[in-house]
Amino acid sequence: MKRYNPKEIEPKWQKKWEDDKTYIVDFNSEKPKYVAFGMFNYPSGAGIHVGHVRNFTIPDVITRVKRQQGHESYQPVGWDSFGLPAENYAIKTGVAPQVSIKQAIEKYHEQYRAMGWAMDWTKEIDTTEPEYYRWTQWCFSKLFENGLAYQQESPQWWCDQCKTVLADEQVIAGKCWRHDGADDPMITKKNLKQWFFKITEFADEMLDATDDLDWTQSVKSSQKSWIGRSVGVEIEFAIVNSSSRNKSQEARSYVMGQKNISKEDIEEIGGKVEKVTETGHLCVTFPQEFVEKFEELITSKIEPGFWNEYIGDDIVFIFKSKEGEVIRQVWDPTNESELVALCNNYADASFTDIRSMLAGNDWYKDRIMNQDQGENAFIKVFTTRPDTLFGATFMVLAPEHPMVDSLAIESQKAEIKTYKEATVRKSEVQRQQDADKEKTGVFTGSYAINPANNEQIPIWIADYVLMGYGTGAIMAVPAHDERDNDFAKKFNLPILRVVQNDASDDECSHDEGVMINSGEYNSMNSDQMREKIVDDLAARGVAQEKVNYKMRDWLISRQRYWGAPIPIIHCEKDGPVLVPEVELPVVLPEIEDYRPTGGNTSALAGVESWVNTKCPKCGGLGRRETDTMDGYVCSSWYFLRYMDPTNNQKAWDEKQASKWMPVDCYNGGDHATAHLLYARFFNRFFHKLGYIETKEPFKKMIFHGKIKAGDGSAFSKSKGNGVDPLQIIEQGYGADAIRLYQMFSAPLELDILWDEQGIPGAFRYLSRVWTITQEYIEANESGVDINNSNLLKATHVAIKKVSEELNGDRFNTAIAGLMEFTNALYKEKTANGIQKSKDWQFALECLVQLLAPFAPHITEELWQDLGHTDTVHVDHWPIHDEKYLISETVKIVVQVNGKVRTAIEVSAENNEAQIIEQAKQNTKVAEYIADNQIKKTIYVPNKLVNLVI
RNA sequence: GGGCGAGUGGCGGAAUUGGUAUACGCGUUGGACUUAAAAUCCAAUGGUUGAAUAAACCUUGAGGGUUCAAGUCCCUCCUCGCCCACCA
Repeated sequence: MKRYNPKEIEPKWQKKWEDDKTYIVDFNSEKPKYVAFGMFNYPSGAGIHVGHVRNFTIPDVITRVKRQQGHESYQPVGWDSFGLPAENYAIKTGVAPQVSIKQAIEKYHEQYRAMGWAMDWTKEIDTTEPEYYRWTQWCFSKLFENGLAYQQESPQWWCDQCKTVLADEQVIAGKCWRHDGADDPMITKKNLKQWFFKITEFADEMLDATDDLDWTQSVKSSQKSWIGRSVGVEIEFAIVNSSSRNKSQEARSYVMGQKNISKEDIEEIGGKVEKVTETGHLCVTFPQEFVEKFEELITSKIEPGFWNEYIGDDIVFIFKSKEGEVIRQVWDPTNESELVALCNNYADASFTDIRSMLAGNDWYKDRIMNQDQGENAFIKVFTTRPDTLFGATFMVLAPEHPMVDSLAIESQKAEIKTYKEATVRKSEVQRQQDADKEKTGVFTGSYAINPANNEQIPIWIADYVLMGYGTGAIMAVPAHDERDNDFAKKFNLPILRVVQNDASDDECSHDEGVMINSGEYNSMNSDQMREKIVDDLAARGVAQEKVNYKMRDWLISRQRYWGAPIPIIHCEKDGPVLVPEVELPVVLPEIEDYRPTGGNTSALAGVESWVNTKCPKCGGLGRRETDTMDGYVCSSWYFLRYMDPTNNQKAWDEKQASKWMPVDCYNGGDHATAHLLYARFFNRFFHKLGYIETKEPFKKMIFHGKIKAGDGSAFSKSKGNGVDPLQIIEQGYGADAIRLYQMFSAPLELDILWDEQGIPGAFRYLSRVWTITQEYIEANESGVDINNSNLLKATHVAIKKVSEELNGDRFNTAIAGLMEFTNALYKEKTANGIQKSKDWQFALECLVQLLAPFAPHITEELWQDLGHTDTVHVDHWPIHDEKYLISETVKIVVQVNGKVRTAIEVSAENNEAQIIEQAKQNTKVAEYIADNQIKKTIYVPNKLVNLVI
């Protein structure tokens, strides 16, 4: 008999499939499409270990089932190959990442093929190929053109080991995502000008859409908590006793963004130049009556550029388009995107440049930014609990809050200054880790008025209030918020209870209840009051509903060489200018020394010949942006490229991609927040622009558990404890056994602890399938071909069971069903022997077809042995027939008083009364009933009878 | 601290959503085959009492409840995992 030898048959079939193009997808196929794949890999020098195998076997099984069921199944493959390991390797050895990555990919090719994964290798992509990152740069351009890519100087997370900044999503418990071990240091903050993508623009719609996704629940809740929406109110608290400043309502103040208006021009029409800034901009005031003249002057002299002017509470920017149209735009600090887009199109500097220039201008700050310091000065707070407003007995501002200095009265100034400095020195991470420590803070000396009861309440500063969330100021309700409670106790501030509930009087409780100490609102329920008081405050103009998000914009610039260059040229005159699409890609220059330049820039900054170029707008001197893009940018759209991977005219064709999107099933075991949020953001952005029909990229998402070493520790490249699948194949167990073991040992979402016995166990099962099939092939003709009802029933039960379990992605129970089926075949063999017959042939063919997605090689061999010349992997899936599942008898469990006493075999034709009668007649049951009266009888059809005595 | 999820044999894990708890596999034990071993095949395998393939009782983290009937539903508590975390 032919022996089962995976070492022989696996390479044979891999070659055959490749020659026959079995898994090559026809994008124009008439068949229904099905796309599934696991998150693509970073190709490191170490290759994959068994932990990675699960990630690609899952979609392999899913696409194989669909292919067998008549779909055009597509399992694409690619490489996420930008990133630090290749660059660090280059720094160490001098080998260019362009070269080392290609070498690493070679090894991966060998491993992937050996696993029998049905990937379409003709559509392979690599994010570091200029033909790929050309389109990554195009994505950047689209975001930039739409005001969703912008530069801003602000304190950013900085990893000293990576020598680059990090996005919020890449910070894990205060450490870098690549360096989060116990020995690794905490990351710090550096003040840098960086590129951001405005992902917050999509926060709301992504959050709303999350619930409807067919994704692993834990990932959905991670996404939701990361976006972190809280719906609340902004309330204004008036400041008492603040020195009122001279804010001339009659005059207007301007900062001139344009330099072609002279001092004389201004004075001629009655204005006064108050100051010339360091950057050469004029600061001007005008009496109200000359404003019209001034506007005329602006309109006549304006070139593409900008002004800003101050009128009442608004700051208005004025632009002129190339066509000569004058555009006025009021600055709304909560929605800057329109202004950003206008700046990008018309202004001689980006919006962030303008903002930072203005922020550094004392005259402007005094006139405009501190406008709130007048008689009507107020502090805005954000709260989700306006119902507790009467209990707000003090206010707390973040130490960085812009109003702190002006609120500090003379006697408190020194202490405030010391505290502010101490806060700055502490990184935000430290501040968060101090959470359980004692609260600290300083009184400003000023008071605000609680708009609910007109009480004067003290204004403090404390580092437990964060400038980055809400308004950077809170109303403190010590009776109902634990943090405020701690603070009040520490500094002896009053605690006023306003919600009565089960909590005791000195307890801090945030539960709902009945209002007390709340004036006209007393005896209302807190949730009722919440709505009422917001309406009342809004009517007085001191409150407005507001939604806040924890998620911040995505910081994408990296000070490293090995990434996609940001397609921007900085020009002194035109500011940051996009590299025109026809000039993409901006190719990474080949260099000798990969070390970051030591400042806050990448090695690219040292390549003068590359950096110095022409400004695409004015033709003058320009310098290329030397930051590269976060690797996550490349992976935010690769699924779209998969749908049209060889297009050299576009990133993807809208029609073709829309036909193949969304990804029917995506899976991975990592990146539950960052990558998936970014990918959703990109997809939604391109949907909005009309480049893709679907809003969401991934219809279904399976977040599978990890495969860990037997002691529960993680397999890792650095520890070198991961087993190379090639090694197991070399031992003779074969890829099929590895695949089967991993799919069988636990449900997909659960972690698997690597069990040495698992592979031999799976191999044993495959051998059983092999053996019984070979025995059948060598069996004698029976001569008679009568129906074997045992075989037929077992076969149809198996088809039904395995199909159902696969449909629900319950691979472990699907395989259990296959094993039961196989055991039934052995039982039949032991009982009646094995002969050539159509029922045996059918049973074995079904077994092979149902097992094929898990073990593609052995099944292909057996399929051939059973007499077929085509492949089992395309269009071969059995369908069960209910008529074979019907039994003549039914097993009924008989309970007495709810306890199982026996089971009886009854005819399926019997009705309820007959079955109950048979149950009572049963000798064993009769013994239990004895002389007792039966009080109640429960009958569950086809299942059980329960006699209650 | 908050949110979500989970606790079932020696182990990984099943259980049609309230109806025979422990499917399937690993491990272990016995038998067949073999000079012997491996491999393979057959069988047994939750616990306690018991000579027993008799019988009974107990058993799904702990305790209580609903129900004819609870691993499954409700309440209280314990433990573990993941995510978020001074986010107002």
